[in-house]
Amino acid sequence: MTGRRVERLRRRAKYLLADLDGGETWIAHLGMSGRFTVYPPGSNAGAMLGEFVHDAGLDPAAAPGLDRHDHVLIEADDGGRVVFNDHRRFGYMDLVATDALDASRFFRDLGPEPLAPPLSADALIDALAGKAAPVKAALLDQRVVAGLGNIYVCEALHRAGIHPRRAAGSLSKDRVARLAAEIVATLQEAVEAGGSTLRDFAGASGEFGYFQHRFKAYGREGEACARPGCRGRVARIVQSGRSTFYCVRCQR
DNA sequence: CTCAGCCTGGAT
DNA sequence: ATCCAGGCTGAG
Repeated sequence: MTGRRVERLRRRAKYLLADLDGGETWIAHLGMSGRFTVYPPGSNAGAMLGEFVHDAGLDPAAAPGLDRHDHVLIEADDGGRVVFNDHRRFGYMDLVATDALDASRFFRDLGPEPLAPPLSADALIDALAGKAAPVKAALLDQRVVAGLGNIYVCEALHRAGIHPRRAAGSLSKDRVARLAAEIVATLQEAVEAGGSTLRDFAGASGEFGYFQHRFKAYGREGEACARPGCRGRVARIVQSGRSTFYCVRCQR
């Protein structure tokens, strides 16, 4: 990528994209714990990282300003730096011809974006029709809707009053329409709150998200349901190997 | 479709 | 020591 110019930054599903001159796109996925941090030109941290960049023989653990899980450093010609840190190393990157992105293994099978434009009732009805899988598993499937993760699926199902084990194709159109609306509302509110910081999420300037304080179901095992008037409790079950949190009373 | 596995670290 | 974690993929 040396010498290339970033012409545009964008996102598709959970992938971050940087279109470069020369017709290629740098694609990055944060996995579970990946994190980009931007150090503006002249910041001290950036200067220390620069010493490391120019002295590749250093032991990373001994490099000043470098964390042991910093894996990728990008230096811009204005002195700004971007660091990719990922302690679990589930994140990954690739360089793909921009006009081949849609056909790439990353994008090929992705479903519609949930926010741009807002997921419609009809689109979700179509996507879930005939599916025997639990609705929780269906929503985590990126082929159905692109970009939903475990937290936001739990939250959207709670808000829609839908039991996570319900077969996706067995829900009435009205209930799926409600679900589509709650998915959109949940994501919009989460974005507005800067995302959810559980342990290591942070924005590119190091800022935390605050949506975790508004979780109604996720991580609330044993607590009283947050829905006004509901006397149920939040239970935790495992579906597709992942934790699901739901209210045993108001989610049906 | 479900699940183990990919990694490391934090909480219990 | 054991379980858990925001995701994805290949294998069964």
